[in-house]
Amino acid sequence: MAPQLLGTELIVGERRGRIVEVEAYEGANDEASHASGRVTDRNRIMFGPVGRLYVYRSYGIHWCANVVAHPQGQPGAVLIRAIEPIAGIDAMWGDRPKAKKVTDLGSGPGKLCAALGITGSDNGVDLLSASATIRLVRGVAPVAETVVSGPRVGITKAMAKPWRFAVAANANTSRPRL
DNA sequence: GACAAGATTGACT
DNA sequence: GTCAATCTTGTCC
Repeated sequence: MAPQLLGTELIVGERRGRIVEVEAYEGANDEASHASGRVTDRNRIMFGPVGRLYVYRSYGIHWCANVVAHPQGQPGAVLIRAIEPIAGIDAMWGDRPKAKKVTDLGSGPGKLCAALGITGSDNGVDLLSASATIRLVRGVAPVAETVVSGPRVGITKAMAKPWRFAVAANANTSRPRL
């Protein structure tokens, strides 16, 4: 499901971005996942229905967004690591004045949340509902582009799983490049 | 109730 | 390349 998410678009009000990099996180057999243990206050969204937004605070500073990918009761989510800005770019600059280039606006999990205006208060939103403030819609699938996979970033457990997927040669992906 | 660690980023050398 | 900022969560006493 993670690689299939590449190319889909995330829409928040006027802002729109194309997902170009993701990472998959599973449940009990994935030590690096927030849902590797039992249900807690934080990870309960990961155990819920597919298509919900799971937002968590990273390093006490940033927000990171995930899309729940497994049926209710089976934890699993896909972390959105990078987006390619498509619309509402002026608004994104407003929330990320430090970005030097357009490709810096969403080239990282914490960055894209800031650029799109996603915060902890959006945790649990149904991304597939037409009336939701944050939506996920079908976009341009990376057919002609190469999808590459590799080890996930920033984790200290389960390093062997090559569950990071990105659109190769896309300038908006995060570092280190695959 | 206390404490260690973290799915990161940006500034500085 | 190195390093600090910053605070929530989960685990242990």
